[in-house]
This record gives sequence, structure tokens and C-alpha cells, in this order.
Amino acid sequence: MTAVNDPVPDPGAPEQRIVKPPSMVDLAARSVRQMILGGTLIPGERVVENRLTAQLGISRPPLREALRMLEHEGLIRQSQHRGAVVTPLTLHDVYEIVTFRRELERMAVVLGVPVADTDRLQRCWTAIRRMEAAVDARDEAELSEANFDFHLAVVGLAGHRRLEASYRSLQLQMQLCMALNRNARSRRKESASANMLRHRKLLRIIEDGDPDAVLAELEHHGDRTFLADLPASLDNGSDQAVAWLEKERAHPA
Amino acid sequence: MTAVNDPVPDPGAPEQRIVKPPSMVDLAARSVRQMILGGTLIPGERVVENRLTAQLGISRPPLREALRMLEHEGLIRQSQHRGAVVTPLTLHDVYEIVTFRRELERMAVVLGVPVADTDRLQRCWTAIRRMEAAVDARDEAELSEANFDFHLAVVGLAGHRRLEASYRSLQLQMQLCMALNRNARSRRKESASANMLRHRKLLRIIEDGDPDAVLAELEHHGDRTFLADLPASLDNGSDQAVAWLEKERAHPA
DNA sequence: CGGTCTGCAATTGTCTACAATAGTTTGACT
DNA sequence: AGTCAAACTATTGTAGACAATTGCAGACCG
Repeated sequence: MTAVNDPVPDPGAPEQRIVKPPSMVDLAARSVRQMILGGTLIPGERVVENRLTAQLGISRPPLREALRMLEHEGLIRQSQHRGAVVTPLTLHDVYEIVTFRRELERMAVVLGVPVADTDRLQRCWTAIRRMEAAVDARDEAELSEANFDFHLAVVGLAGHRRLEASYRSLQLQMQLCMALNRNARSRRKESASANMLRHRKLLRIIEDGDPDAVLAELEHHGDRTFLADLPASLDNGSDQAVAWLEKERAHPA
Repeated sequence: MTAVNDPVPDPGAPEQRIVKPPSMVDLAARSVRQMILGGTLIPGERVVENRLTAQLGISRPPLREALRMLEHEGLIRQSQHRGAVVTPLTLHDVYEIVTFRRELERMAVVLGVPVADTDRLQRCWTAIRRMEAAVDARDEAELSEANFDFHLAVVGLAGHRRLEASYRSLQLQMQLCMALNRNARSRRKESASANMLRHRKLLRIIEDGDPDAVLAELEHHGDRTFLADLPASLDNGSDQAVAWLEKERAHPA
């Protein structure tokens, strides 16, 4: 089903940006990533190599390298002779992800906000247009991906490759979190247009060039709605994390 | 020479913390890492798989996974069918590494400085003791590694695994930078005792529990000496980076 | 003499097969 | 009947071989 070798050239879709055909390990990584983020593989579940090789139609060596990549992205965890499991999220993980992500955004704004290169802004606008098209087309998956790209493009304003890479990793893990409480996703749907407005507003403020204003706007952009209803499935968190969540929720919106 | 399979049990050294014998890929990654950071492989040089497998006495699959890890650590870069090269550092890379590293330290202090867990402080003190022992023994390599552990332990005070992992990666790349201007290393030697004093002082301030004081101390702890004499070999940096370096050097110590 | 094309060598990407380890189940003994 | 141990199964770790792609060298042509 999710076979990598399927020729699917996406005839109607916009031309793939990847000119070079990605290697098997990249394709495998992408496939497994989508399985995890799409909910096919749920956190805590074992990731058996043979099963995946059969499903993807590839051999084990490239798959193993792909898994190694996913491990560094934080989506799975591997241990010696025991195989890999989809990262079982605890409250502490949510704490780490949210705080780290926020901090990286802050840093990106501070470093990049009087935007130096116009191309970087272009990238943001392109992502926004993609999002709008996805909203019009009612394409949930495309919207999610475009939203991902938008945030990445905003962080990319800093012109800081390492920062952007770290942010990408965290964003992926954030999606893993959100894959948990998929049921509570519906309410975000009708606010899609409002969401777009917020994004455009943010970008305009960025263009104005005042870092502090951007930071202030980012406050509202935040993950409050996400933190409001965390799935009950994640129990065991450190007391450090629960204390943080308390404070976070107490903080006025 | 650098063969992985050499049984070298380090008879006199303190017992390895790794109870489980690390897998081949971990050993391979460690070996190649040391080759890179030790100057055996210089930035820009090609990393040929077959050569390394012959030197390390292992097969290619584990080596490939090890290289994949090093790529995520930022020490090498791989491209399709073209193999891997040791990351060729530009001034822009130095800019990214230094700024990112500093920011992560800041975040770690903010999150972790009224230290919650005593064990974390213990870890810092242990690292300090290791450094002192290394200074007494005139063991340069051990000192470097202990110093590495100390910084990592300080960041670890935050109890934030992802933060610590990112910091570790950056610290490695920092070492890669310093491997470039190895000639200018001698002057740091006689200041080793002063260095130790600064470290102890930092740790005492941390124990006091005032984040701002720690941040102030970290300012002096900085990379000014490192930025003072950058090797002339790294030329091509972005104008963004050169502007930053200007400002950085203008800033009073 | 410069540019381009073709063939070769080197290196990487992938696959199949084998060895070793961890977890599990079954059996025997207490 | 309960518990410990040993063998077994499933899964991962590693090795060597094959296929595909790239970059270069030399020759050919303009």
C-alpha cells in the first residue's frame, strides 16, 4: 500500500522540488515518518524491520539507515537488540518539545527579523499561498504540510541552517504529539480562515521589522489551544513537567 | 591502528560507563568522530567508505549507519552517489555554531538554575574533578573530554534531554572548529588552572541559584578567545556572518 | 588548439545470506 | 502447584557480493 516503488508521479500536483530522485533511504524515511505521524504506527508500538521492509518493498540496510534518521529526528527510539519503538510520549516530552520550540522561534525572530534577504520572505509568502489553496481545496493533509512549511520558512528568516534543522525536528515531534489527540482536531477546522488571518498578520508584522512586535504576536500564536486538551494517555511525566504545565495553564492567554 | 576490534580495555582508566558493549555502529561512529576531531580527517576531505572499513576492520553497513549519525551531528555531509566529506567550515558555520550554542546555554540556565535535582549537580562536580585530575596528569586529551562533559553536565541541569542532545551536537562542531587552528592552542595551556577556577566559580554561582548571576558569569566564560584568532582558511562566509563577527569583536570583553 | 563525446574506473546504493542476541515458552524438578 | 532453567523462536546485527551511478580520462571532431 505504502510501497516506495510505486511510480505515482502525482500528475496533477505541482512539480516536485526534488530534481534528483531521492535515494531509497530517503523514501523509506519519508514513508515511515508518514506512517508515524499519520497514526498508522502509534507511540509505544514496536517498529519491526522485517514488517516494514515487506510493506515498503525494500531491503533492510536502507531501512535501517532510515530508522537511524528517524531516531535522530526523535520519532523513534532504538535500543540494542531490542528493536525500535515509536517514541512513547510522556508529559515531560511535551514539556521539552513546547519549551524548546518556543525558544527556537524566539531566537529565529531575534536573529532574523529585520529581514535581510527578500528571498526568505518570498518563501514565507509562497507557503501562505499554498495554505490558502489547501484551505480552498479542503485538503487537510496538504494544509498541514503547508502549515509546516510556513513555520519552517519563518524560522528560516534567520538564515541559520542549524537552527532551522533543529526546529524542523521539533516540529515533527510536535506533530507526533498532535497525532495523539486526533479526535479533538475537528474544532480547529472551522477556525481555518481565522488561522490564515493570524498567519498573514504575523508576516506583515515581520515585514515591518520590529522584533519585539513579532515576539508579542507569537505569544498569541501559541500552543495554548494545544496544551488545553492533552490526551489522558500520557501519564508518567516528571514533576518538573507537571509544575510547568500548571504554570503554563495559569498564565493568562 | 584505529581498529574498532582492538580489545583495549583501558586497564588503568576508570571503568567504562557503558555496561552493554556498544554496537559496532556506535564504535564506528566514535572512531570516525575522533578521526575528524583529532585532525586525521580535515574539513573538506572526502570520507571514503571502503577506506574506513579497511582501517576499522568492520563492514560497510554499520559504517554507513555511523556516517548517517555523524551527518546528523553535523560533522560530515553526504550527497547522492557522491559520498561524504568532512563538513567544510565557513565563517557562516562558525557564526551559526557560536550563536546557537550560546543561546542553548542561556536556555539551559533559565530552565534549570534553581537546580531541582541534586544528582545533576553531582554530575557537574564529578566532571570538574575529572578535569582537575587530567590537569594534574598533563593529559590533554582527557582534559578536553572532561571539559566537554562538564559543559554538557551544566546544560544537563535543565533536565531537558532534547536541549542537551542539541548542545552536544553543537559542542562537537565547536571542537571541529578548534581542530582547525590547532597551532594556536598552546597559549591556553598555561591558563589551565585559571580555567579551572572559572569553572568552579561558575558552579558555585549556579548553586546559589540566581539565574541572572549565572548568565552574567557565562558572558566571561565566552568564546572571545576563540573568536579572536580564527584560522585564515575559512574565507567564504555570508555577509551576515562577517557583520556578526565585526559586532562580536567590537563588543568589550 | 579548444570543445565535446564516449568508455572506463572508482565509489556508492542495494540485496541476500549468515551469525548473534534477547525474549519467551515449555519442561522438569522441588 | 510453583519456580527455575534450558532450549527455541523471533528479531536484530553484520558480512560479503552485485548493480547502478558518477566523475574523469583519453580520443575524436570542429
